[in-house]
Amino acid sequence: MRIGELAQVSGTPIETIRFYEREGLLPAAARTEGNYRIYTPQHADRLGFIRQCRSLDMTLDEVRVLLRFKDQPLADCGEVNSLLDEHIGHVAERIKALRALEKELRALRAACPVPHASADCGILQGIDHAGAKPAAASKRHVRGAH
Amino acid sequence: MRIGELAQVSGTPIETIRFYEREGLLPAAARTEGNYRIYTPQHADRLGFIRQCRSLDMTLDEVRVLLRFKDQPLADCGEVNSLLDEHIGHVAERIKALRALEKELRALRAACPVPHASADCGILQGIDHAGAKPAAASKRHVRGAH
DNA sequence: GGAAACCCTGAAGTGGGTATAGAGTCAAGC
DNA sequence: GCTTGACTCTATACCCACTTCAGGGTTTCC
Repeated sequence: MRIGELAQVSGTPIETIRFYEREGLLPAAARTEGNYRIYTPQHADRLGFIRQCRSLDMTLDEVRVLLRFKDQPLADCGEVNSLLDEHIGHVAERIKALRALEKELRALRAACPVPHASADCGILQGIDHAGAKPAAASKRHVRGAH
Repeated sequence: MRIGELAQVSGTPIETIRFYEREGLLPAAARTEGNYRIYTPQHADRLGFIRQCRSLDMTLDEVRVLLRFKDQPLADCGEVNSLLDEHIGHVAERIKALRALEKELRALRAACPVPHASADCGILQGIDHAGAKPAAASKRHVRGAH
């Protein structure tokens, strides 16, 4: 199948498919005489795997690791397990940080129940006088969990 | 004060301060004969406000809006309130999405309690056969909440 | 045979910085 | 006066995972 069809069946933008090829996540497809890429069902499977990983918010580097294990069926999958454990840890951490953030934001919001002149706005004043700087939530992994 | 001192008192990297100036968040500082930036306490206040907003995971565009209100003390702050409400909404949404993700990841992890050969790894198989594509959690605002 | 739909490459842009290279400035010590 | 080192300057490239764009070529349908 050509790239447009693969894009449709996989729900992936065409540019993203080409991007994955450039990044070495998808093997280069064969070409027609007119230089169009031709994909096999194996390509579709692999793309599905990649997209599933991305929907689980893994980085492309993590996906690369998982693909390596899929390509070596005899290797021990212990590293897969620990990769997932770490990933879960990142997500859990991010949830915790965001919950703290939400609490802080709600407290700030409560400082200005009804609109005033900006000069008297409890929110603007609250931001000004919050001396504490826990420094923006640590961003590691999972765009937002990362 | 010079940029190094401002960096220290504000806990902001020097490059970030220059970046904020380029982005128009901080007004350009006066210069010495040797072309060094000289900052006033007003600059420090404004930088503190910006950093506080960033620690609340607001985008620079949101910070720009808030600064505009700080600069117009007579304007009605209703827009500030709704900006914050929206931001809280984004954060809450992202928390929800991450919780669902965590659940999914933990279920996947449970599929491979002890290491096997990759070919039999319940995790790799689980990713393969998960047909559902809810499409990566919607990313809007709050690098991860956004 | 001509228009529309599809496909190609390569480069640049996104956000919010961070990191580098290569140069200039300034105060203190000898 | 001269060197050392700390500080600062500009300009540019890099990070991630794409997305968008410019400027073409190919295929298909009527």
